Amino acid sequence: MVTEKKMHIIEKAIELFAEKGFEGTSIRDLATRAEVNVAMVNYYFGTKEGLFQQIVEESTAVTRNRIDEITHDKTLSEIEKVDLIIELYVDRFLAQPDFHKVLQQEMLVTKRGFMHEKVINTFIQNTNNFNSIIEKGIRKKVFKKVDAPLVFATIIGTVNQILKSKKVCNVFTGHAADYDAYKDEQFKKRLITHIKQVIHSHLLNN
Amino acid sequence: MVTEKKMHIIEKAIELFAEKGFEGTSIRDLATRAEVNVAMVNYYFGTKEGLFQQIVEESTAVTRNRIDEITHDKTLSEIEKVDLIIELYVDRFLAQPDFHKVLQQEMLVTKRGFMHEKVINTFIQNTNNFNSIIEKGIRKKVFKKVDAPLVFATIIGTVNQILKSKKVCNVFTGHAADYDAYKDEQFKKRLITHIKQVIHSHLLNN
Amino acid sequence: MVTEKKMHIIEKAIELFAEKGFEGTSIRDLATRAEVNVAMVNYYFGTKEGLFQQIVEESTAVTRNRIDEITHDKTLSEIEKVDLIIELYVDRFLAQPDFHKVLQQEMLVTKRGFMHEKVINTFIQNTNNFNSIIEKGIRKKVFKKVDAPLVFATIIGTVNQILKSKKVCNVFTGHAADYDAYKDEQFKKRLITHIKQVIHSHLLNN
Amino acid sequence: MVTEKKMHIIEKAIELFAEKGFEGTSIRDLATRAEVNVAMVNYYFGTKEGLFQQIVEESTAVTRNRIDEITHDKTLSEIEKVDLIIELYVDRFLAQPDFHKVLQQEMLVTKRGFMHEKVINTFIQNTNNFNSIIEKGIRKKVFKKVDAPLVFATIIGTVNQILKSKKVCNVFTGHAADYDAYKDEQFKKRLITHIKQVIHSHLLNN
DNA sequence: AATGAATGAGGATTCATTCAT
DNA sequence: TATGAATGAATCCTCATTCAT
Repeated sequence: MVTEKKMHIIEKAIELFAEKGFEGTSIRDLATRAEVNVAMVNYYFGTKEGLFQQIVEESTAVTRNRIDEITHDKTLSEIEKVDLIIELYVDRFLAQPDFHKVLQQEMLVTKRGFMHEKVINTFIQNTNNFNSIIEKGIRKKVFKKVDAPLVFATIIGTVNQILKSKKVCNVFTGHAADYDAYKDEQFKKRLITHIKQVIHSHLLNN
Repeated sequence: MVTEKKMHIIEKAIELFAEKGFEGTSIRDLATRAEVNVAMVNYYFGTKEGLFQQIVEESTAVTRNRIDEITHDKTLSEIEKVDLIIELYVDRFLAQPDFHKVLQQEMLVTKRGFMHEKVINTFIQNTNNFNSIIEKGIRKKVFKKVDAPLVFATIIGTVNQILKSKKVCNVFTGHAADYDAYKDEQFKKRLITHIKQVIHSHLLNN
Repeated sequence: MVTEKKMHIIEKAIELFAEKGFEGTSIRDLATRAEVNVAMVNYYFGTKEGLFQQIVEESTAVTRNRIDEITHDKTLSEIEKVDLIIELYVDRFLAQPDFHKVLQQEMLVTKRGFMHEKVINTFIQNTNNFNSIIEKGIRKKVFKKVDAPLVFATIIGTVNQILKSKKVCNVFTGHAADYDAYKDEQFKKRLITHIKQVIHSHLLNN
Repeated sequence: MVTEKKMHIIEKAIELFAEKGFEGTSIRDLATRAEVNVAMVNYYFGTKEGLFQQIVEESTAVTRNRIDEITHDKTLSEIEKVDLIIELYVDRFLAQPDFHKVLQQEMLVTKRGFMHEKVINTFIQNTNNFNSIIEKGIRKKVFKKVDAPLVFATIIGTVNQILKSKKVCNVFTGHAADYDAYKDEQFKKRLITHIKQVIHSHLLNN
């Protein structure tokens, strides 16, 4: 099936972009790793940038939509929403660390204006959703008066920091340098617990 | 003077690397922006990578040494040390946002193995220093029993997240998209306050 | 057909290497002379050095194998073998003067260690084969007690000397400077006759 | 003293040109090996080619003049002249192998037209001188009717062949690969003896 | 007389892409 | 639909040379 080959290329591309960055990855590298013809990438995605866009666009959507959902869910309390969002981020980031590394690179590097804009806008949208939750909590007096957007930065920032390097994580956990902490369920729980504790004691009274 | 031209090139290089990444920056770009001959970069730094190394090596040293100093200062209490480190990071990152963007990229991208290793190792050293402070505080019962390395990740992660995009900061602050939030003393105070609050309520009892 | 273009490049490369040497020949030169794109050379041969290796490796094999054959042929007397080798060298060198100029350069210049080694080793192998013929002749008392390896040096040296410059040959033959003596069957016979006479009177009694 | 430094550069240049060829030797290489400033070479010799010319011109003169002398010496017989020329060549080539390697390269490579011409012309002049000796010998019936210019090619060719690679010589002599056969008086005698035997039995009756 | 700094031209190579099949 | 061959533009880097001092 066609789509399968396309997906295969996308997977390998995410790997490579995460390892080497967009500019650092050549189409030849990718063709080799994905075991396809050099011309395939252009054939399927038009441009190297086209491939990159497809990767970014497809995958930001899921998280964005889920956050939207959580934000507007009327059955959840504010703190429940915050907790869900924390779990969501840790979960998704650890499940697809390569992809989120690519996103982080894209936020840092402004060169590819269009892509950068897109990622930033998604981030702003997520921030706004999160802010609205916090502010509602503040109005309801269940949360302390905190700096809402910076709270979001703290959550995302912590996860991103963890994502930066497996090697650093292994220094924390005492594993060998090549151990894949991201796949360790124990480590995931530890990270969620930490962030929740930090955010709870920051948001909640007593 | 010799050093002046070299410094000028380094400055412009940091700008460009931050904007476009290492691979995304061509020596021609740099020569144009720095208004020097293309051959100058190789003349001064041998290689594009040589220039990159010089940038990274020179500048990681300062923060690393300062953290070392703070860690081993016997006149400071643990919470004072934590506060100083928070201030240090916010201060340095906002003062040299471009440079720290370059560092972040280098942590993400593993391609240039040697550099990656170097940056990671510096980070590990800083983490270890910070951990020792927290653990001493825990032993003294001035700090709650927290996950020390993740606390560090939260601090650095928050600052890095802020650093990712001026544009996002301006959404927080209500400024126009091109406003330079990093140079705004008000914003800096706000960021320090936020992080201190988060960390204090996480570390300290009541 | 694919091989045709590759062969065409190789031919023109031999010409240029013979004229200008390896380092003196630029890929641009070659691309121009062979009327192909600059990228073609790297496309086909990977490296300029790769092209060079292919040229050398392919072409040393033929002579080496033929000498091996002659050496171990049981139907030939020693003097017949010597004569065949003389004819072989003159024949091949005059037929492909450019290629053998390239080989000579490679023996002189030690810079490209790997290639130099290869050519030298082939030469040593040929020398050893030749020596074994001479020594057998000496044992059989059909040859005088001569310095076998130097006899080989005399044969090859004479041909190489001729190869060095068409212009010098034309001084001998009384032709105009641009006449191609190497293609002159008369000249070839003259050269073979000379070498055989020299070697015969050196090797044989009376 | 000035001339000393110049000579020093020339010596190192001969070494490098012999190792790497003209194009393969960079002025920076040379400046490093000779431990002088990069600008010195241009300062003293104008151009890289200027340096090369000076090397070639200075040193061809000596042999050329000596051959002229021998040729026109009325106290010597023809065979004595031939013997002296053989000794002269072996002597000079083994004494300055690097320099003669450079000359050989120059004969092979036609790129630097002017230099090539010069070396070839010197060679032709030497050939003509030698021819006149041989022809006189033939007229006097002390020599057989031989192909004079090819006799010269045999002499020079043999020495040049030896010069091509120390390594090959060591295979003859049974020394280790890095032994300097050219400085071995024994080897020199052996070479002279061989060439004289070859030429004598070719030229002389009985 | 001598040199460190600087440079334009050109070196080999790799790039993303296109095209004929 | 899929691909090997081919390419022009751009890559980093090195070159011989010059110039101000």
